[in-house]
Amino acid sequence: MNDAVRSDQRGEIRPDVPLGRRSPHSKTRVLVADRNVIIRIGVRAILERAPGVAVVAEATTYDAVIDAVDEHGPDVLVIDLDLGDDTTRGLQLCEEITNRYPHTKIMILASTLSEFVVVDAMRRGVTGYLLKDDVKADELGKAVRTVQDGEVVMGKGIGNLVAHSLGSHREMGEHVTDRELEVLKLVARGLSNKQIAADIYVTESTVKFHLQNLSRKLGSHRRAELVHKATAAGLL
Amino acid sequence: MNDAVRSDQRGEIRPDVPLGRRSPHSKTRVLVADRNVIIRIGVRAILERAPGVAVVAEATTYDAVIDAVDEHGPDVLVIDLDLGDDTTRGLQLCEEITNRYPHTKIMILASTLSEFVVVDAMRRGVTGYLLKDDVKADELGKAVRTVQDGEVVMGKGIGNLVAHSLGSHREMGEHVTDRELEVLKLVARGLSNKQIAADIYVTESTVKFHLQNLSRKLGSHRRAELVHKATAAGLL
DNA sequence: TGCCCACCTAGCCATATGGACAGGTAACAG
DNA sequence: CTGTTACCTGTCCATATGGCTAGGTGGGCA
Repeated sequence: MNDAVRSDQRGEIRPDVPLGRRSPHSKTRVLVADRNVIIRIGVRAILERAPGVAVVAEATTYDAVIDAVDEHGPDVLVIDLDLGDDTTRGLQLCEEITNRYPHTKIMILASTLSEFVVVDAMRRGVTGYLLKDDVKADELGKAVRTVQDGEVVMGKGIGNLVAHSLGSHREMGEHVTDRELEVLKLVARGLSNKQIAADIYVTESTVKFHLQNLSRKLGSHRRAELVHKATAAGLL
Repeated sequence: MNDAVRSDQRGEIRPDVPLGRRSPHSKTRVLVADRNVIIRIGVRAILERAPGVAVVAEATTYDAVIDAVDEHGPDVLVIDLDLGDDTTRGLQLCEEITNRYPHTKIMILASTLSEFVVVDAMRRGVTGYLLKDDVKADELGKAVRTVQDGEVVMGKGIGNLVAHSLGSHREMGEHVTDRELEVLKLVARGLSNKQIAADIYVTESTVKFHLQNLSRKLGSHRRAELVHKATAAGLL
């Protein structure tokens, strides 16, 4: 599927590329998106030290990312999925960008590791996934050039995680729905099923139904653990 | 790697300067401690841009911080409390440093905000507390010089939090004990009271007792919320 | 010595929760 | 039209949980 396009881009350079605007000798143009200044400056400093890479813009919100991609048409987008209070939004953003700008490769630079999010991201066209806490300084530049070449980059442990996820029991399609997430957030705030029911205008039965589904999807059977896993997964 | 060495050479090293002492015109010597490279490089880049500030060393573990303070005797330590898997350890470190090196001011650069941790840190001699996600680039340099002058620096919202904590119902001494933390972690893993009891060799009654105390101390009454708050407080 | 504190235990009771059953609806895609 | 998906509802039952009162222990400290 996409692989054709990717190797295509690397293989022969097309001088007439409409949005590409990059010659064989120009640098990899990077857009850095993170809500945290320190991270932005850090990533910028690291990448500017790497050969063949140039940071062309920064963004701090989902909308700003779209605008910046529109304006700069970067080769690689280095982004933290969590740019607002909603990781799901970040996933949607990735999908939108891979659809509208197939040339722009996306590399996630995440704070937390979650099987759930990683697999979802991959399905939406993300080609790199690194953990802020794990990356070494020199890895980052290399990783950016690698994803630009259309190859997939995974931080240590992440690859195994995905493989495990794909090959294991849950056939991985277990998407947490909006409603379930809504319930989950209320659970984390300590509301009882009855209170949650009143809060979202459904019966207690329905709340329990959603919780059962969440239990299955997140592999838990206790709401305390549910909150813990969901937090680790960046859902809360 | 090379980065540290290089800027050590570039930043003026003066072995002749006695620990913690400095002439009126020399720069504020800073030690940056964070497990994350990106953060370290980012903070370094920001601080080196600020006038009158020089980063003299970096550290990534609790032990390395001690060593680096021993060796460099920095004026200010910019540190994330969470350098291992245990925030408590970071708090102890702060106390140790304020005792052994009273000249060295400590500024926390935290990932998460927790009334609990902030107040504890203050009691252990920390004079600054900023949130990574909140700081603006220019604030950081200013903050470092401010704490060096012995003034207290609090990120927006943190000051209010402390004031609220001190002036409110709980007369602030509500320390979470080791045993309680132990129980809390098991709760987060989804164990029932009975299982926890078996796990730590006490009766179910005792587990419930600890949970009641946790409920009071963290201001919660549902274990799901307990896990949520504890996570936000960096206890898990 | 007496006090405080972390820790441990017991019993009681109302309510919450988890798990299983067995359904119904609307929206949407092939 | 048919299948799928998210969503919703109900009933039943065993067990877990939260909240309370009322104790006992050992160690550290004034």
